[in-house]
Amino acid sequence: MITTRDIAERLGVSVSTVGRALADDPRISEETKFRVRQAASEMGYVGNRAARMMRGASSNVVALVIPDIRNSFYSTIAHELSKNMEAEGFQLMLSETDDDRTAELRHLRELSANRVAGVIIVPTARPHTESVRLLRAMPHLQLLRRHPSLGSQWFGVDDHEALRQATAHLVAQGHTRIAYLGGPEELPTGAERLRGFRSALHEGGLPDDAGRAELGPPSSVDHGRDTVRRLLTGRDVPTALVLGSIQLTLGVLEELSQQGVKVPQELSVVGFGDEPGFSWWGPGLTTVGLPIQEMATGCALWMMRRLKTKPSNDGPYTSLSPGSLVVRGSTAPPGGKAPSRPV
Amino acid sequence: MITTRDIAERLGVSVSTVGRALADDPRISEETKFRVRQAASEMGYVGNRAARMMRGASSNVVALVIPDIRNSFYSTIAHELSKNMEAEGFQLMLSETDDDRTAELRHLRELSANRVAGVIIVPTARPHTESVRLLRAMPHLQLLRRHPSLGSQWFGVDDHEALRQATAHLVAQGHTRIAYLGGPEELPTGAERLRGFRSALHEGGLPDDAGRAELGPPSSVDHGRDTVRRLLTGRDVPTALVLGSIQLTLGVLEELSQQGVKVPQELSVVGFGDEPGFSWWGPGLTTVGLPIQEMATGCALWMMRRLKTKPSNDGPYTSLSPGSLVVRGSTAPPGGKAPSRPV
DNA sequence: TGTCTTTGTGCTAACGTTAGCATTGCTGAA
DNA sequence: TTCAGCAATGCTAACGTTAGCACAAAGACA
Repeated sequence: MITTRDIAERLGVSVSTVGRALADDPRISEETKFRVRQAASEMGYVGNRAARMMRGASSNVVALVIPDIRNSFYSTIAHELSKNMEAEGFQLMLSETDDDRTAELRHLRELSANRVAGVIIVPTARPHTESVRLLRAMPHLQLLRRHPSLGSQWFGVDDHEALRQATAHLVAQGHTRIAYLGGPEELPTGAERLRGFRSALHEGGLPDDAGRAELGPPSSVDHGRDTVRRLLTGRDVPTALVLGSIQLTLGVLEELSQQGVKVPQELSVVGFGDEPGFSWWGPGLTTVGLPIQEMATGCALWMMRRLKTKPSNDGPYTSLSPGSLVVRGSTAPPGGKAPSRPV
Repeated sequence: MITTRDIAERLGVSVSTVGRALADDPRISEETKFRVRQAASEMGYVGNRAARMMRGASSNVVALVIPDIRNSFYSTIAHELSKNMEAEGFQLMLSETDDDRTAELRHLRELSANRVAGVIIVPTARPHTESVRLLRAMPHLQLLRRHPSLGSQWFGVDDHEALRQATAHLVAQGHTRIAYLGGPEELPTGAERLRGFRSALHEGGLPDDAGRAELGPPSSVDHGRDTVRRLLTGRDVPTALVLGSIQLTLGVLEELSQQGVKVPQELSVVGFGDEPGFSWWGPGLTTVGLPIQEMATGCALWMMRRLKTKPSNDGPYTSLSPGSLVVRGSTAPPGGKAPSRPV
């Protein structure tokens, strides 16, 4: 690997001169600068950031710690972050936890050892104490989920309101046996969405047993498939179903298609997120659209500002993005007809 | 930030002792090792990889350079790579080029400055000369697309065969006006897929003008949408359509759904890739399934071996994964009835 | 002519870690 | 007693870059 020293020796100048020439130091004559740049280019010199970091410069890498990049929710975020950060000269590091706190810890240790400039994390349900300590030691922000013991900036969607809206839509159509399929309560998002579901039932004046909640791993397509199968074959089959995660929605849609369940005649469905395919599924899926891009851009901007300006964060403590209900054909009054829409 | 020196001072030993204790050097007494580890843990010491790299150690970061992580094709690859590499203690860096060679170059410069251990790249159509030079200077492999001037290891799918199969399926059903919608010929994958399309027509004994190729940006959903709209409203409307990229397929499916085109009665469609949603689209999409996981795992393993063992690569120069046609309901003889399958 | 400033460059130390080569104190053999 | 041999640890240099200070040459001014 070519170093400033190699260039210096070739030109018969000192390493300082080379370094300064490359940094465009005004004290160096234009002629020397030109010769240095020329040589650097010819020799294929590429500065060593590790060495620069040793001199106190900070890394230009920001890490994104998420459960699973295959989830299009997260890949959208990754893309948006990457795009915004590249403009500022930052690179993106990707760490997948698979919702496993030990994997999360392993990654945070690595990121810490690599001295990444910042971390954007979707925390697992209950991070290890060491994870919390590591995070506290670096600029970071939480995405979607918020872990209380990290008192840091948080960007999320209004989960409570999203599920309240989704459920209220079904209640308004007269459903009285509504099932909710979502993530576990130990996840902050899971708890909020469940609360939103319950709120809507309550506001609609429905009895407690009108709603039925099935909680489980939120990022498992298979779990969605299995649960909806169980729901439909068991007793007391609901007339409507609200979903509380994208992956669960994907599983449910697949299973319903496969079983040939008539939607919305036999079952009304409200999905979560708005993925490609949701619009062409059956009669079109009514779903809660999420402002993923806006949220990701917000994150990126906040992090960039945080990393550029030394002083403590002056931004708002949290940033809540609202979801919005996209009404398509998968919801109708219980036992109602299919909507007049070509399939 | 805590350094070995801080620990050394606190324990009244030398930095060497601390360093060796942490590296589990057999020359250090068990008691000292214990005290050092204890102190390190208490003080929250995290080794500085930048410093280690200066001493000749290599980075533990492998970069993935792709057009767009939102393309589920690439997010699957990223996931698979990440999973396989984490087991070996490597981290994944993500660089998106958006198929822009200048962005590609910017990223490669950064990766080079960061001294990443290796690069896995889906090259743009015509990388800059400097990009090629930079890549040559680091362990790397090409994914999907192969740029000739990099004589490096390549992992790809058998694009020619994939499109040959897809098209042959339509030819066998008697179609004689088949359109192909794919990426530009300047992309190696684009050229191969187009060649596969033409091969199938030729083998089927069809005249040259039976096939019609519409080439354009392969990762643009919108382009898929627009082109299919144009195809259907123009004169000489084809009876069958073969797609040559996932994103184009997504666009086409959306447009066909929206326009209410009857598939396969009015138009037979063969997609590319097998995304969630393809199975429940209309009558079920006949498509070319790609062995993404296997390919990604192959990449990861090759790269890991390459990075662990110093000597030159002894693996095969290329690794071709076959696609496989998944036949569902979106294809039928021209003017034929819908298949007997519940929608 | 002597001193002061300016311009351009060199020297050196420092960042945190590691590896080679001392150094110390001890045990056991000659 | 003397010294080899060993265990445990210390000292120092080096990795590539940068910043502070020093320094030489040349022009400016009295």
